[in-house]
Amino acid sequence: MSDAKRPKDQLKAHIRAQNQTLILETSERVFARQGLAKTTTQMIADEAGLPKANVHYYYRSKKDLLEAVLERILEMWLHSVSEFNVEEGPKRNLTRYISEKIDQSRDNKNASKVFAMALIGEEPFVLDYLRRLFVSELSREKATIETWVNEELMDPVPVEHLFISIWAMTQTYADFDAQVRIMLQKECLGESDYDEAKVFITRMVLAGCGVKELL
Amino acid sequence: MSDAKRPKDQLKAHIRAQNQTLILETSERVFARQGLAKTTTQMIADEAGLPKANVHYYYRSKKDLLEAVLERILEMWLHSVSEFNVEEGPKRNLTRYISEKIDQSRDNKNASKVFAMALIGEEPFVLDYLRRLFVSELSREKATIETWVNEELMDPVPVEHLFISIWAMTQTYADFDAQVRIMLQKECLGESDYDEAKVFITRMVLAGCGVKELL
DNA sequence: GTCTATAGGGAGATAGAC
DNA sequence: GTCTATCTCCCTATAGAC
Repeated sequence: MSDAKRPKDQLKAHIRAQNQTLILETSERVFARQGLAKTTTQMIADEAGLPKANVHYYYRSKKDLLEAVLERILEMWLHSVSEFNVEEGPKRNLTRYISEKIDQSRDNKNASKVFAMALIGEEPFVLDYLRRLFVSELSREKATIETWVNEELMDPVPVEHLFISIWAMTQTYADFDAQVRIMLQKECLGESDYDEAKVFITRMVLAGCGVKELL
Repeated sequence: MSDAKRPKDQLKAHIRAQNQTLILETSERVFARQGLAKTTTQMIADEAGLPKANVHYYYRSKKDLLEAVLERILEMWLHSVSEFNVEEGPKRNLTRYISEKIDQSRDNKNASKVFAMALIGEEPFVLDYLRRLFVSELSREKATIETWVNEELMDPVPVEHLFISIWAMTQTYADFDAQVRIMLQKECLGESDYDEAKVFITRMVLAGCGVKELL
């Protein structure tokens, strides 16, 4: 085994990475549109412009493929939402958090739907992931909020329920967008709809938490 | 054709009604547990203690069966949540509405999950139903809220977004209960968890809507 | 790495005896 | 109305030539 890769190997690795990305991006779209169980590897192959056997070459089974898609989504999420910054206080942090979550609903609707489908179906892969990462994530945010409560910048709140509510309110614009479109009587949502959602959700959360700070 | 039914017909009608109810109740449970596409008519038949052919005798196709299940869920929902009563004012009405929605999440978890699965999968049957009934329902509630706003019992609110948020927050305890259980670190939710949810959601909604009234 | 052809396994649905 | 046996179709996954 030599440390320096030969050009041939580099080319192969490049092709591999390119095809895997193509397959994962296509899968996310098809899974979101068709549902996890209804999606066939043939549909994914067709939409990616590949023969079905190639999809199975890169991902041995449909289950492996779904898990790769979910892992990609969960990684992306962890890195796309800012963590709380205790010095900035609750108002700025909660406002930014809600805004970023709504942006996610708008910009990564397919990823959000696939995640929701996997969660509602209680896919073990997703539950394990949440158990490993979400709980520790939440305990950090809980500590930050308790600091703010002690500084009397906001009222005491049930932190778990607060996050459950924020996630529910923001994700619903992606996961159940069909229902949202019917209620707003629009063919598809515009920038102003997402802005109104941000403003109203922020208003409820800040008022409900009794955020005192003016700025 | 005689107007008076013969005993034989009554018996047949009774057997029919009984079997249909058994099949629908079983289906709701299995659909919720397995997902709509993964559920097989064989699973439903086994769990109902019937041969598969009997399921197909009462519901020609799996699609017909799912639609019958969904219709039953939607009918139940329409009759289980109180309408707004304008004289009672926003505080009592919103508090009761949220409480009833959380009770639904707790008591009809399977129904809620099946509905969520159908909605996220954009089943045409569900979308049509929502288009026909939800929009008119919402416009009545919108009028009531505008009355309260004019009487200065609460601040002006974007009514559509308010209902989207309330539904999202309350339904999430049924639809994504796996996530909720992980966050609360409990094997299953107890009465106190649902009560805390009710109190906190109500607090956010009343504060966010600037409900003035004290009682 | 790519692709055709096919094995192997179920699922939905129904025929037809009881 | 009930139930067994079966038809038909299509999906996942792989073998094997290129």
